[in-house]
Amino acid sequence: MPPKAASPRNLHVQVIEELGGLIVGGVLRPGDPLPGEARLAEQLAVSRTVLREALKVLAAKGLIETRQKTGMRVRDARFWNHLDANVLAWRCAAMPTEDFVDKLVEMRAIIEPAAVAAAARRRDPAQLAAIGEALEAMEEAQTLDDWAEADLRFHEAVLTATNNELLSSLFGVIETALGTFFVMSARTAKNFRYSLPHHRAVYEAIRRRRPNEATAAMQAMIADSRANMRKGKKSS
Amino acid sequence: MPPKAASPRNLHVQVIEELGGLIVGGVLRPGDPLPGEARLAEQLAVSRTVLREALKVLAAKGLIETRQKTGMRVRDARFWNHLDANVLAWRCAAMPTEDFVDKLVEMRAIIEPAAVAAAARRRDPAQLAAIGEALEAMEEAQTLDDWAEADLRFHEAVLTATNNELLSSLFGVIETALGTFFVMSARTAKNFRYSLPHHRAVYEAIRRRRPNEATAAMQAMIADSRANMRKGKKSS
DNA sequence: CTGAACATATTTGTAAGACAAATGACAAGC
DNA sequence: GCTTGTCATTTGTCTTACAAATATGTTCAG
Repeated sequence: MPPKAASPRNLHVQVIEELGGLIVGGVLRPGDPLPGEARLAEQLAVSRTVLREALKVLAAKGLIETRQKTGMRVRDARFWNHLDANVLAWRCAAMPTEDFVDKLVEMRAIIEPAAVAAAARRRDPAQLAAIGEALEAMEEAQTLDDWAEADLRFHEAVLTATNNELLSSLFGVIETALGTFFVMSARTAKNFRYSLPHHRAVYEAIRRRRPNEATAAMQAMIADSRANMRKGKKSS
Repeated sequence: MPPKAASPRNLHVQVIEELGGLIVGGVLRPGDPLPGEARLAEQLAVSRTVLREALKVLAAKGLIETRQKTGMRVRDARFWNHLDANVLAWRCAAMPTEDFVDKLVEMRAIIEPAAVAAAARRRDPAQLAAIGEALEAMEEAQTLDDWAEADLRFHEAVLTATNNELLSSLFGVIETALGTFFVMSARTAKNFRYSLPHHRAVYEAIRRRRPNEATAAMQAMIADSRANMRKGKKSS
């Protein structure tokens, strides 16, 4: 029987999503021995080749560990690459626990004020202009979608202006993860422009190259955001 | 001809190191088209199977992008997972530029003071004890190796005590990267205990649950470390 | 009965060959 | 010049085959 070949749909990515979700989601617990490659491949209806490509990626993310004869085992959570975008996304998908959101918010509260200070110090004219354009778009936004798009652009422009790709990378990951929780409650949606003054203040501070003022403005914005989140939670 | 099988040495990891190093090191520049899988496999003296396992991992790190017919291309640096431990290590290996070290130091200066504050707030008795033990080992250290080992343990204990795996993960990555630059110049080695008072101050603040004091102590420690680094550089 | 050396079976690591589908490039026709 | 269709190249997938490692069980000596 000649080997049949399936249509190329990047199957290994699907396998990564499937297994990664199960592991980070807690269905497959640390220490659990996974079935052998042969069985697992059959179970997932893919070839061993594809499965192994996925396993290597999961191993690179620190989720699994493999030895000959023993097979694969889920690694302890302290070995996971928690800052990996996928790992974070899987946690967001599976863990709406308040605890995890708190950790994300804590990270944001540490990073963002420092990031705007860095931007205020090192931004160049073009980067400032990009931030300004995003701010204008926010001011003119009528619909919620317009505003969300402009807000995202604002933050992206700011993090680019830090000229520190480590900082902006971290920032982006955290921001993306937090974004998945913005189900945008009806209450928040109603007065979605509440943070506009804060954004303006941040922009002004960056324009005038005042790191301390930028930090203060961002901290105020986070405090407000927290207050709003609390109100939203209480109302739900 | 029956297919021969080579000895299992996790070849794909070597391929990852090889190619990853070339890309992050700048030998293979963004936009460069890589040779096809067949040619590349031959070039590296591995099978296409192994090469593909490596390529999937590199793609997961954002270093390359592959499409049918076009082949693989090195992605622009802004898509890289800069916080990935390997990516960071490759950069450290290839880029002793002052610029990059500055970025790492900036990250550290942002994260560490915040981390010790979190530890002061949330550490439990066992975690405090772990920090204390590491501190004692530092005080009693006679050789440079002993001290380095205890110092590492101290920082690890502190980051564990934050009870925020995102924070500790980031902290660990940055710390590891910076560690590769500690060639430990003769000057630094001579009086390697200079930071002991700062460590003690951090420990005390965490013990007494004083976040602000912990932050201040850590900032002082970083300032001192910076001053020492500058002196070391000037002398070299 | 205990323990150590040995044999065996299972599992991952590697290689190689074949086919499917996508797609850039080129040629033909309008 | 522009569109359309063919073709060749490249990645995606599956299968088979073997090598090496190693957990497990077995056998034999004491």
